[in-house]
Amino acid sequence: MGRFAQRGDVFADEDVLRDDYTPDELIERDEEMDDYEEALQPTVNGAQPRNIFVYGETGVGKTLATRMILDELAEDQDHFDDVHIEVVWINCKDHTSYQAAAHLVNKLRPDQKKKVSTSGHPRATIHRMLWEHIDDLEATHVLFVLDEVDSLGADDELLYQIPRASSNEKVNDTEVGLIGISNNFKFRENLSARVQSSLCEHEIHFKPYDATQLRAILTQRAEKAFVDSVLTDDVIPLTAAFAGQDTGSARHALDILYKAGSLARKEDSDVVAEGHVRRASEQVERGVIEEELRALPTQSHLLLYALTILSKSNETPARRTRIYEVYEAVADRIDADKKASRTIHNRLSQLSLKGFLKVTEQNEGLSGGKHYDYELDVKREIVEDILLDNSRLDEVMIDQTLDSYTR
DNA sequence: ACTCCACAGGAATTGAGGGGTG
DNA sequence: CACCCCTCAATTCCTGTGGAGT
Repeated sequence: MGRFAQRGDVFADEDVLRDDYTPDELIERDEEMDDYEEALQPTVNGAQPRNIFVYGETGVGKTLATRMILDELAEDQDHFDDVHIEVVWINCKDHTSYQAAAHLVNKLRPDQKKKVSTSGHPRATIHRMLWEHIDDLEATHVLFVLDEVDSLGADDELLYQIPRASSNEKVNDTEVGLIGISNNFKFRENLSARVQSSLCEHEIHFKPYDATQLRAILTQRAEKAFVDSVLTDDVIPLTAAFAGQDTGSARHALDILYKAGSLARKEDSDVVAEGHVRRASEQVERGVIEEELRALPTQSHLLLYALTILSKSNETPARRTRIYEVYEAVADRIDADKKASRTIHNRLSQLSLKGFLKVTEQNEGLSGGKHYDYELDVKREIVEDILLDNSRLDEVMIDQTLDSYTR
């Protein structure tokens, strides 16, 4: 007998629960779709496109809605007179403003061999290439979709240039529009005033899903994803409730549902039941934390390690100087680079921002001044697990007591 | 009311590392 | 090869801050 065998499965088509699956119909987002339609109307009429800024938390349908509405637009424009709209879509994740521009150029270059490198060229060269390609499209309108624009950070040169391409005579005979999609609606505030006004001509806000909406979404997907009647009645409401309380993200809900299904499959269960959902929800939550922790750079791991040591000897919450002392000792111990205090300070704020550390502001006046107190905000065991299999900190060192690091 | 501790966090700079063109 | 461009962490330097202590 081999390890694998095909057997009865609760899933009919598990891909339907995946993040990149496109359902036939987008539900529970009627309002947003109407907004979208309105925002795109000028383009359809052949006028100058309004720039659109779409924001909302992850997993609330921004990308999907955009894809669907643009697909519809592409289909419908066959019947338009004198309007020819091209859409160029990129995901800005992990790109700088400069790299995003280079990727746009590459999107417009069908020839694989002539792709430009995403580094090395002067910025102006990349932009010039972009304008040339827009001209070559011979479209009346080009819409650039920048998904996850917030990862471009504070450098808004590209966002500044794109809407102005037509007016600055960079491109001829083509109107250029911009659709920015962002998880982070504070992103707008980081932009310079010159960009804010032009990027946000039309804003569309995607609200988190509530439990009722999630239930509808899950029902839609579950119909295709699971074999008929393997889900017990409370599975979908419970999944919706978990995800609704926590994030309001459809992705989150689908993750839980998928996980519940695979737990049931693993156990050779005929049905997916409430218990599977509860365990799935826990695992998903823990999985997210673990993944993020694992992805951190070594220096952050060292820092977390310092925090676990302090935590073990009940010295948390601790202030920055104390954490730095322990960090230095740890770094010495395993012969890692020792970074300056300001750097560690930066890392501390990063870790707090990501929710791994809890920060409390303290002010003890003359006897202590103003400072922050830090402590771990995730289970110590999880942190230790990650540190064990991801760095040079091995079992032995984890068990060291604080004393051996401070002598 | 004023001081002053112990930092927080912004600004500017550097330097190594990715790559380009001619 | 010489010279140039972009990126980003790290570092140095520095100004800002709020309340306990006086």
